Formats: sequence, C-alpha cells, structure tokens
Amino acid sequence: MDMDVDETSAPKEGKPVLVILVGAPGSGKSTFCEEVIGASSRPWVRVCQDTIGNGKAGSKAQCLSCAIIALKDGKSVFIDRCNLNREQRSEFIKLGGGPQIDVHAIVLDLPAKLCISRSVKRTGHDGNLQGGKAAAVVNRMLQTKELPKLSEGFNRITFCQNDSDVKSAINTYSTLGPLDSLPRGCFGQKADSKIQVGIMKFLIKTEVPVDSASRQSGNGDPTSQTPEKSNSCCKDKESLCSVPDTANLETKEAEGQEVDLAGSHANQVSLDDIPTLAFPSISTSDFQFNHEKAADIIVEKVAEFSNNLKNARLVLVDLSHKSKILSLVKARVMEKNIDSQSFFTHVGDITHLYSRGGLRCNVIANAANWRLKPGGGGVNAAIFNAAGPELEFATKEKVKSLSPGNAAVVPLPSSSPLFTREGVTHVIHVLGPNMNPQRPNCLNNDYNKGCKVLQDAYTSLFEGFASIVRNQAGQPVAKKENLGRNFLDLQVHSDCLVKNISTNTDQKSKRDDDHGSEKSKKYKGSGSQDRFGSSLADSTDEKLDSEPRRKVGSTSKAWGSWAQALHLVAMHPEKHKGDLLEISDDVVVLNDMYPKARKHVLVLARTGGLDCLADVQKEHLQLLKKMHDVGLKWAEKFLNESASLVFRLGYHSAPSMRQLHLHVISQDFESTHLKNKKHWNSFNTAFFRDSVDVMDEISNDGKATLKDDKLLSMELRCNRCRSAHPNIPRLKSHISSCQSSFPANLLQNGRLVYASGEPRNSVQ
DNA sequence: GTTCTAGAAC
DNA sequence: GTTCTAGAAC
Repeated sequence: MDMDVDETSAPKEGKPVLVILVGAPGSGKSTFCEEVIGASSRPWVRVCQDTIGNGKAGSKAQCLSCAIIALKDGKSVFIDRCNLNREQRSEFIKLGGGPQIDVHAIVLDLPAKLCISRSVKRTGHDGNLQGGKAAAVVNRMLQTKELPKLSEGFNRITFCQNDSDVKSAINTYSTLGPLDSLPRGCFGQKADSKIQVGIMKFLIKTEVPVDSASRQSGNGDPTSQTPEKSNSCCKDKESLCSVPDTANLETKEAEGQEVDLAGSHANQVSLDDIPTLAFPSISTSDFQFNHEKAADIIVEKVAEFSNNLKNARLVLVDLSHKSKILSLVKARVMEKNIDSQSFFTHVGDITHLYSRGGLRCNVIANAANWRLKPGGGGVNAAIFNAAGPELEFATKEKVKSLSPGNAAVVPLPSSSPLFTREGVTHVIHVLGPNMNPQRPNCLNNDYNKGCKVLQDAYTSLFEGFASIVRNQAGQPVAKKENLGRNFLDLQVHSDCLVKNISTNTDQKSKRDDDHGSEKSKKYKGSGSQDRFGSSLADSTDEKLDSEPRRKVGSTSKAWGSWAQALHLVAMHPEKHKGDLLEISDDVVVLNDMYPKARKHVLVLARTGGLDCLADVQKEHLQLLKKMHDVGLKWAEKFLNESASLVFRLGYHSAPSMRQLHLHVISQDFESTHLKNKKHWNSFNTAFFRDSVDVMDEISNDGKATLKDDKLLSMELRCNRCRSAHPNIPRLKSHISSCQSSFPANLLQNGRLVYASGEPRNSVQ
C-alpha cells in the first residue's frame, strides 16, 4: 500500500470533492449524478464527455478544463465518463493534486448483462449508445476494466455491485453538505473482488504497543449487561466528518461508514457500553497446547488484568458447551475469586456474539496465524470470513506478520460486517505457542517455553485491549468537536507503529493536520510554566510550535510529506496515545514502525523546530541528556526481559524523518525490515552518531559532527568482526551467527549498553 | 521512511 | 531462471 503521512484526520471545511465515476455504459453513472445533484445542498458540476461539446460528445481535454474551472470555483465535480482503466482516470485524479480537494471514485460495478440491457433499451441517453452495438461495446470495455485503487490517488473509493449499493452511495453523496467530508478508504468492496494487496514480506517481529501504565478511566456502567442496539463506540464517533442530520441509517448501514452511527446514535449512551474483549482460548485448538496448562495461564492473566480493567470485561468464548477449556477455566475462576462482572465465559460463535448471543463486545481477539492471513480453519478463518476483506486490508496496513507471544491491534473498518452487525471496532490478532508438529514453529513439547509464550500472548492481548479502552475512555466529553477526529485517528492508526500514524488507509493526497481545533491542546504545556514559573530549562514554547522553524545554520532540508509522521506525533502526542510507549513534557517514546532489530524504539524530542541533529545546539544539551536517559531506561527494561541483547543509542547524521529522534536499537539487527545497504549502514557506519558522542560534541563545540551520507553506500561489513559481505542476505546470514566481540571503539565510553551495564567482551 | 520494479548479477 | 540492488515514486 502506499504510505503517506496522515495529515488528514481532521474534517476540512468547505472542501470540493472530485468524484470520478467508474462504470460501463448502462451502469447508471448519469443517473447517479442526476440524483445526487437533484438532492444535494452542495454545488455540483457534472462533467460528461458525451455531452460536453454543446450537447454532443467532446474530448477528454474539454472535460479536464471544465472540471478545473468548476473546482477552482469551489464546486464539486462528477466526472461522468466510463473511466474504466487507470490511464483514463489518471489525469482527472491529478486535478485533485493538493490537499484542498478530495478525490473519490464511485465504482458502478454492476453485472454486465444489466448494463447491456440498459444500454440497449435506452433511447435518449447522452452517449447515444443504442441498439445492438451496445452489447459488444459494453463487453469489450469490461474486458479491459481495471478497478480503481486508492494508490492511484483516490481518497475514497465506493464500490457498488448492486442497486442497493448504488442507492446507498447516492444517499451518502446527496446528504454530503457543503461543509462535510467523507471518511477515506475503500468501501463496499465485496469478498469476491480483488482487493488491493501489497507485496507481503514475512517474519517480522511485532509487538503490541501499550502504555506502560495501566490506567483506567471511569466510563460506562458496569452494572448492566443488557444488550442494546446502539454501538459501544458511537459516542466516540460523534460529529465525525460533520455528518448531515438527514443521514439515513439503513442505507448508510449498507454502505458501512463511520458516519452512519455518528449521525443516528450520536447522543445515545448505552448502559451496556462497557468495553468488552471476547477472546478464544489461544493455542489449545489447532496448536494443541495442553488444556490444563492453558487454563491456568488464562486465569492467571485474567486475574492480573481484571484488577486493572475496572470498567471493562473479558469474555472467554468457545463454540460448544462441551468445551473442555471453558470448563477448566470456569473451575479455576471459582477458586480465584475473580469478579464475574469483569470476566466470564460464553458459549457461542465469536463472530456473532451480539446478533446471536446478545453479547456486546467491541473488541474480539483472533487466534491468528503468523502470516495474519485468512483461512486455515477455526477461529481465524471464521473471523476473517465474517469481517470481510476489510479486516484483511486493515491488517495488512498495520502489520505483516506476528511472532508467537505477540498480539496486534487492528481497528476494524466501519464497512466491515463485524463492525456494522456486531459492533466490533477492533480485532486483536494473537499468536500463541505452537505444539503441533504439523504447524510452523513447533515447540516440540517444550512447555517451559510454551507457557512463557502463551503468557506473553495473553499479556499482549490484554494490554492491547487496555490500550483501546484507554483510548476510548480517555476522550474528554467536553471536547465533542474533537471526538470524531480522535476516533478516526484511532481507527486508522496502529497502536504502536509510526506507519499508521503516517498512513490514512491508502490515500496519496496530503493534508495539513496541523491546524484547526488543536490549538487549545498546543498550549497544555503552558500549565507547567504556570506551575513552575518560567524557569524551565528547556524552551517550553518551542514544543508548542508546530511549524518548521529553521535556525541559523540549520540545513534547510525540505521534508517530504511522508517524513512528517514523527513531527506530528511530537506536536500532538495526545492524539496518538495508543501508539506511544511513554509521553512526557520533553519526549515521546515509541516503537519504530519498521524496527531494524529485535528491539528498536525511538525517543522523540517534542521541541518544535528541532528537526534533526544539525539543528541541535548547546541550549538543547539538557534535552539530549534527557533523551539519552529515557533511551537508557528503555534499553534496560528490554535487557531485563532479554539479557542477551546489546543496545546502542544514537542519531542518524541526516535522518529521513523530521523531528529529532534518538534510536535505541538492539545490535542483533534481526529484522526483515532491514532490507538494504542504506538500512545497514545508517546504523553501522559513522553515519550513526552515538548519543554519548553527540552530547560531548554539543557540550564542547556547540554542534554535532555530521557524517557524509556517502557512508550509506559503503560496503557491507559485520558490526562485530568487520568482515565484508557482498549483499544483504549474505550479511544477515553472517551476523545471525557471528560471535565476535564488538570493535574496540564501541566498547568505550558507554556506546554499547549491556545487561550488566558493562561490556562483557571487553577484549578484542 | 517504504514500495515497486527494471535490469544487473549470478 | 532467480536473486538482488538501486533508483524513482510516493
């Protein structure tokens, strides 16, 4: 998928929309336009190639210029021509090139025979495609049909495959008022349609991102379990994209947009609004994990988490009353004195908890496979099947694979049937240990390891759920105008990953997110100034500044839109709470979205205008020390978990991402995200500036030494024994087994961080 | 920063 | 034929 910075979360006001209709003759494009234009309060212009030449067919160029004029005039535009292939659409998409215009596609992908019969019947159609030629023309056109993709540059694509879909879309656009905008992404694409896929690479280690603290905010009433019609996330969606009041729930539901519920249920607060996680027993089915041991672990982990999750529920689900794991767990729960309101078991289909069982669960866990792919039977197949391609798509956007013991939170697109029918807003994929020799990564009956992995899996799962609860509960009620936006953030962004902060489902258009209603938040720092006077060493003002501010002597590098993600996080960490490991006044800590080693986190400075090492001056020394200390703290935390790791802390001489960030990276470089020479050399040549050296240089010279980026294309050398390797695969193969000590220079001055605090291999 | 892909390298 | 890199696009 394309990856672009998400500067888009905020609904923009008064933005024209360019809608490119895609459909064969007879698919109903003109009717679509007419119906919307007739009902809409927004000014629309229909650009129809069939009639643009004084009522006769004209050229594509005429259409383009007509559209340009209308858009300049602030009008929204329908491009009413077949647009069946990418090339035909591309020039129109470019008209929306800036952030000021939303580019949508409406795909009228109706059955060919319907289009043909309509074409044959029509007598007064503008395109004058009548009679017997129609069938041949339609068939020929459909043969070369290329369904639009978000990567072409669309912000939103709506697929209509039957009349009901079309009506739904007409309603959506008819009720789109002049100041409204629609959520982005693909909508209505059916399971049998080819969905967009990127090239999948595997073997990534991912982690569920959670705040280290496990706070709970009072929200919802734990006393009632009566299922209600409203969706548990309604309140979070309120005012999303300024939904028109006239929104029609039924048709919208078919379309499955966030706006549906926002419009119709905005003010309902359900008594049953308790965040609830339904989860299957992990690893006990296909992965053949011992049930007794698994039951112990489930109860142990539930007990641990239910204490922290006062206003949330955990529900273990299995299909059958005869479920062995359910009865084992129930027996243990009796002994453990766990509150039956916060944990209980449920017999039923996890994909129909509400519709068939009356149990409202806003989050469900999936016993996933490591590839995070549909199929395979069991819960995984059932959930992917029930959630539709939306889940596959959203999962791919977020994370590509899962290692055992980990979980990945995936917000479920609101077009998913699981969302609309069951009220599920998030799916958490969990991968447990495998004891089945027929499956990958079998642990060969090693239950020491297996139990640990299963514990980790449940911890990751529950922490993922806790982060969702915190996100949803943490929205201040007074700031209703921000709720929709926050919800969108939550929907779109990953819980730990920068990518998702920088990606909004799939659009290319860039949007500026740095203004609007966030002003008040920007000044939250001023409170600390009030409390402590104006004596804070670092410049609190600067972190409030969201504009790039070039200092004297700073390189005036132009940052691409994709490079803004960290900056946006630093300026508005509160909008990405679920994505962050730690937030303080000075820094934010987060997992690198594309970790280049087993552990790789970023300590992000929050100071505005501090984009890279070149911007750092003496006045920032305290900040550098703080960043270093926070980085060390995280390294030590990881070392407690895994003492064999070795960490290095440092900066890239010339980072790709805007906003000063310290890399805290384990020296195994065991990651499928490490793919090329630049990746390797950016961490393993002098281009990587050790934090300790940077602090010294700033202290002594007031500036850091920056190394030439020619280093990035140097030969590949092992970071331990310095042997050279012809390519990345060979290098990776070597480093996976190289036991040499690290080079002498790294062993000095605390450049490497070991579990003991001292290098173990101090002799070379 | 990543993804994609042509074409070089093997 | 397959693997891998490097450059362009985003």
